[in-house]
Amino acid sequence: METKTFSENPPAAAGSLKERQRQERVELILEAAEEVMAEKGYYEMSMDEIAARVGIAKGTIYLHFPGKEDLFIALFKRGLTSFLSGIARIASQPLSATERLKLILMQAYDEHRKKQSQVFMAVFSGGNMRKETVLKQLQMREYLKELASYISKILEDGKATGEFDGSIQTSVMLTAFLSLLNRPHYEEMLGEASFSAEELADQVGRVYLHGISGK
Amino acid sequence: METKTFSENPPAAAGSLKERQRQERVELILEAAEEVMAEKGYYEMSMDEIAARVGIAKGTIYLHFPGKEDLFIALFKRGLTSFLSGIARIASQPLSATERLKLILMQAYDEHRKKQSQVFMAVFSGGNMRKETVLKQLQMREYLKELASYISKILEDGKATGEFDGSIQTSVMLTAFLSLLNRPHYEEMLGEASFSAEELADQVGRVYLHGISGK
Amino acid sequence: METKTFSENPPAAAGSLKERQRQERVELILEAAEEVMAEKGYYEMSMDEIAARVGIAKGTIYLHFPGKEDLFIALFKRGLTSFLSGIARIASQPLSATERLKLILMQAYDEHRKKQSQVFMAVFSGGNMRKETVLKQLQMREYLKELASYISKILEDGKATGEFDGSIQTSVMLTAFLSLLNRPHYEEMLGEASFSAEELADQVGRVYLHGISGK
Amino acid sequence: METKTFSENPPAAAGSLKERQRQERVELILEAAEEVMAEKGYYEMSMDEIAARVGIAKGTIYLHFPGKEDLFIALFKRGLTSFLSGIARIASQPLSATERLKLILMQAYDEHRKKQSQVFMAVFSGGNMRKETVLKQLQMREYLKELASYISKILEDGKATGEFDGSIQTSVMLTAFLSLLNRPHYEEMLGEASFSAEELADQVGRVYLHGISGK
DNA sequence: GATGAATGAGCATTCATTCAT
DNA sequence: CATGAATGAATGCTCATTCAT
Repeated sequence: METKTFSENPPAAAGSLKERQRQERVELILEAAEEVMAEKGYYEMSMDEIAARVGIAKGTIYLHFPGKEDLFIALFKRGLTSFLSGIARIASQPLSATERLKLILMQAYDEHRKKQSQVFMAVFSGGNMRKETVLKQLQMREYLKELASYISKILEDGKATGEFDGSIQTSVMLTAFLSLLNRPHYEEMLGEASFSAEELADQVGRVYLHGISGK
Repeated sequence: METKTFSENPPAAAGSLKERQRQERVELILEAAEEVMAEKGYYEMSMDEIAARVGIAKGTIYLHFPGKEDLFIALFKRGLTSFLSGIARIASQPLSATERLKLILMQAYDEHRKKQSQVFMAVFSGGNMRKETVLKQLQMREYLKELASYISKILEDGKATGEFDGSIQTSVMLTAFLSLLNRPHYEEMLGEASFSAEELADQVGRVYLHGISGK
Repeated sequence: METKTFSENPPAAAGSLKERQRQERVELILEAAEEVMAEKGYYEMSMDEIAARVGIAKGTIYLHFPGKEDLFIALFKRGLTSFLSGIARIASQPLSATERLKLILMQAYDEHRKKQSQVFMAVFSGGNMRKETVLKQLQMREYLKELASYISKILEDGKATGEFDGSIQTSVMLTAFLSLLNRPHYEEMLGEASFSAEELADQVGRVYLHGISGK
Repeated sequence: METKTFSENPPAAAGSLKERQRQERVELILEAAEEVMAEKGYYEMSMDEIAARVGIAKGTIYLHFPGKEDLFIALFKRGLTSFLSGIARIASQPLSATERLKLILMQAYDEHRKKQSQVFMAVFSGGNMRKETVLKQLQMREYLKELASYISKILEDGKATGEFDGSIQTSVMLTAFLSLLNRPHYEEMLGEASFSAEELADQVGRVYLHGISGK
C-alpha cells in the first residue's frame, strides 16, 4: 500500500536514496524517542535528549515531525501498528479462539516488545497525556478500532463455536481483555515476584477464560 | 499552676473555628486539584490554575502544602484512603467472597468516586509521574499494600471455602482484579456506549469469576 | 532627653506602662533582627524568622516598623548609636589622640559588639544593600557624619599637638581609619589564625600610626 | 576523504567564528551583569534585567551559565583575575617593595577597573552573599590565596631589604593593606570631595607606609 | 493592640519551537 | 538539508505586606 504522494520536491523524484536515508532518520528518532519515553514518560522526554541520543541536532527532529506531540503520535502509531501486525498474524492463524487469545496475551507480555507496548499502553491507561492531544488525532481512533475489531472478531468466533459464553456482551469481554493486556506493574509496587511472560500469560489466560471460581 | 486544658496550642486541635476553616480550605484545594488532575494529569496541573479554580491566591496553596508533589501525594492518599475505607467496609461484611468482590467492583465503577479513583489509578497505571516521586513516599506503598491485603484476604477466603480455584496463584488473581478495577476508558475511545456501574460490575464480575468460556 | 511628643492616643497619656512595654517589644525585635542579620545578611533575613525568634506574630513587627527596610534602618541606627556612644566616651577622655584612636580600634574589634558593628559595617562596605535604600534615609548621613566628626576631631587634635602628621589630609586619615575599623574577615577566607581584639588593635594601630616602614 | 583540519569539534576551539561570537556573548552578559551587580548587589540583580540590558532573551543567559550563582562566580573570577593579572605584572617589576605597593594601590583605585573590583570586593566585605555560595567554590579560595601571596611576597621582600618593619606580622600588614585596597565610598556618604586615583593612592600610601604620626 | 491567613508581585529556571547560517 | 543558538511563554515557589478577626 503506502502510495506516498509526497514527492513533489523540485530536485528529483525523491528517488530511493534520499528517501531511504530519510526513513532511516525517522526510524532512529523514533527509536530514541521510544527509549526516552519508556524511561521517563512523555513529559520528561525532552527533544534535546532525543536528539542527543540519535546524535543529530534538535532542529532536525522538526524536519521530520512538526512537534513533540506529533512525534509522540508517530511513536504511538508505530507501537500500535507493530502490535497490530502481531495480532493480525495471530488472528489469522487456524487456531481456536482460545488459542489465539492466549497467543495475544503472550505477545503483550513479551519483554521484547515491552517498550513499544509501553508507549501505547500509556495512552490506554490514561492520565499520561492530555486527552485532547491523543484524541484529536482521529487516525488513532482508527488504529484502536482496528485492534478492537481483531479481538472482537476472535471473541465472536469463540462465541460461534461455543468456546465462549454467548451471554456475555462482546464489548465487555473486549474491555476486560484489553485491561488484562497491560502487563501489570503493581508487581513492582507490591514487591511481588515477577513472572515470566509465559507463566503470566498462562495464568492470566486461565483467569480470563475460566474465571477464578472453583468448579 | 498552669492548668492547661486540652486545646490551647495553635498547631494541633486549635479549637474548632480556625481548624474547621483550615480543613475547609484544604478540602477546597484538594477538590480543585483533583479536578485539574483528572482533566489534565499531573504535569499540566498548574498551581496557578488550582488557585484560580478555588478562587484564592497561589501563595495560599503553599500555606497548606509544601509543594506541588506534596499536594499530589495528599490527593493520592485522599483518593486511596477513601477507596480503602469503602473496601474495608465491604471486606468486613458477612458475605461470600464472591459477593464482596462484586461490591468492590461496583464501588470502583461508581461514577461518584470516579475522579478520586482516577488520581490513584493514575499512579497504578504508571507513566504518569516520575516514579521516584511516588515511590519515594513510603507511606504510599503502605497504603497500596493495605489495599492489596484486603483483596488478597477475600481471595484467600474464597479459596478456603472452595468458592475460588485454589490452583491459581493469589497474586495473579489479585493482579488481574486490580487491572479490572480501573474503569476502562477504551469505551470512550472506541465510541462504545457506556454501561452503568451496576451493569459493568455485573458483567466484568462474571468474566472475572467464571471466565468467558462457555460451559 | 528623649522628649517624645508622640503620645496623642485617646486612651491615656500613654503613660509609662504601655510605653515601656512597647519599647521592650521594639528592643526584642531589634535584637532578634540583629541576630538574623548577622547570621544571614539583609536579604536572607525574613520577617517570619524574626517574628518567630521573638515569639510574636509577623504582623506585630509592622506595628513597630513600617517595613523591612525601616527595620533595617533602625537596626543600623541602633548599632551606630551604640558604637557612637562608645566613641563619644572615648573621645572625651583626657588621653592623647593616639591613645584614643587605639581605644576606638579596640572597641571596633571587640567581639562583644561584633553583631552590632556588623550591621552598620555592612553598610559601609557596600554591596550589601540597595544603595538608595540606605542613602534615601537622610538621618543616616547625619549619624555617619557624627561618627566622622568625632574621629576627625581626634585626628585634628593629634595634628595640633604634633602627634600626627599635619601634611596628610584629615579626610584621608579618616577614610583609612574607617577602612581599618571593619574587622577583617579575610582571615577566615585565607585560613589565617585569628587574633584577639587586643592583639589586632595593637598591631593595626601600629601600622596606622607608624606605617609599615622600617625606620 | 574527510580531510578534517584541526578544528572541527563544536565544544572545543570550534574554529574561530562561532567561538568568537560565543565569547562575545559571554562577555556582553558579564558586562551587563557586572553593571547590575555594581548598582544593586547580588540579590537585586535579576536575570531578567541582565538579559534586557544585553538585549537578549532570558533563556540565552542559561546557554552560557548554568544559573545565577554560576554567573556570579564567573563575574567574581573575571574581576579577580583581571585584578590579579595587574598585580602580577606589578609584582614582577624591578621596583622597590614600596613602589610596588603604591602601584597596586593605584590600580585598585583606578576608576576604570572600579566595577570589576566592586564585584570581588563585595565578596571580601561579606554580607553580600550566602557565604556557602561563595566559599563552596574552592577555586575562589585559590584565587584569593594567590592575591594574598603576591602581596605577602612584596611585604616579605620589603622586610628583607629593610624597607619594612620586621617586627610587624606580615599577616597584619596584609590584612591592613587589603582593607585599604577597597576604595572607600564613605566619601560619597560623607559628601567629601573625591580624590583622583593618584592622589588617593599617594596619600593612602603614605599612611600605610609611614603612619599618620608626625615624626 | 495582636494575630497569622491571605495576597500577589517577583524571580530563577526549563524547554518546545524557530530560523539565520 | 542540517544545525544549534536564541527565544519567551510558562511554571513552581518565596516573602514582604495587608487586613479581617
